[in-house]
Amino acid sequence: MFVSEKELNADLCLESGQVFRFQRTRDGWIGVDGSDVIRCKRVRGGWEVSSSPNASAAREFFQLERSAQEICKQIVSLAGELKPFVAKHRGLRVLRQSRADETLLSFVCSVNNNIERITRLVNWLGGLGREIERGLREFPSLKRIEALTEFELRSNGFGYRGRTIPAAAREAAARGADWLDSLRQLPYADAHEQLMQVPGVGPKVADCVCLIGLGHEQAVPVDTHLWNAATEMYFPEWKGKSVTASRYKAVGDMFRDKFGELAGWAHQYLFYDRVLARRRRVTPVFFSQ
DNA sequence: CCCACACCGATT
DNA sequence: ATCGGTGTGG
Repeated sequence: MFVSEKELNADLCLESGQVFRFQRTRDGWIGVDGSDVIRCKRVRGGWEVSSSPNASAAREFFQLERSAQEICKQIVSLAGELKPFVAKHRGLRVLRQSRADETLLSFVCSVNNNIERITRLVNWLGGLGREIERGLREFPSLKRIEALTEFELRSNGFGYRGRTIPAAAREAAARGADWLDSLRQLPYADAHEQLMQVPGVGPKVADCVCLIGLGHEQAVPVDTHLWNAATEMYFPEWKGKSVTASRYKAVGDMFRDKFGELAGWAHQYLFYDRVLARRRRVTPVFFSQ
């Protein structure tokens, strides 16, 4: 299906640290969600998006039944100060991964880590899954990841996450095959609280899983980028201070009060703007001499 | 409730 | 040397 660039920018969606296993192709992107292969091809004025074998998979993954333009309009009407951020990143959307276990393990990999290395680690885990077609695999089961040894993971560059990854998979699996999926039916706060009981999962990782894996769009993952942005804009008295549990909650609650169900979307534009600003700073080719 | 520190590898 | 979430201990 064709999607206008006003509604979708696949580059932003797939490079913004929401999912880690999509690869660039000559004319776009290819990757897996659940058991479906998703393709995005850049065309005049937008993107040609498709998925197989399930043709509706791409629509669900990118949440294409929702209008990003409408969502942005609502965000700006609730907080005019965000207008420059949504304008700058048109087509950035909150994704919805169908496998919450992939989201969980991906964000356990993300702890104390940068997008490049997270990508490498998550793709290493992905290499253990069933191959759908050449080079494209389902994410492995919790049981498969539970069986990995800390030594094996450490030897493959996971560092101390080599301990938390199998531990998190074991705990999630022990809670029952449909435990993670059942969190979709709970209120956001209850799902968040249960996720926090998994080893290696703190408030930030729990919010990433809520937002991208479970569809709880009140979730606001507060990482250092969002913390810096939010303290500058809304909590100047906390600027330069560290994130404590109560400050973490206060930032999220402020977004939820202001934006309700769109808190997670609002956070995404502010978050990605800081990620970009940082990437630019790290590539000074032009400016050095 | 807040702070300080360890954890590991990437980057400077 | 600094940076980054979680877990632990003061």
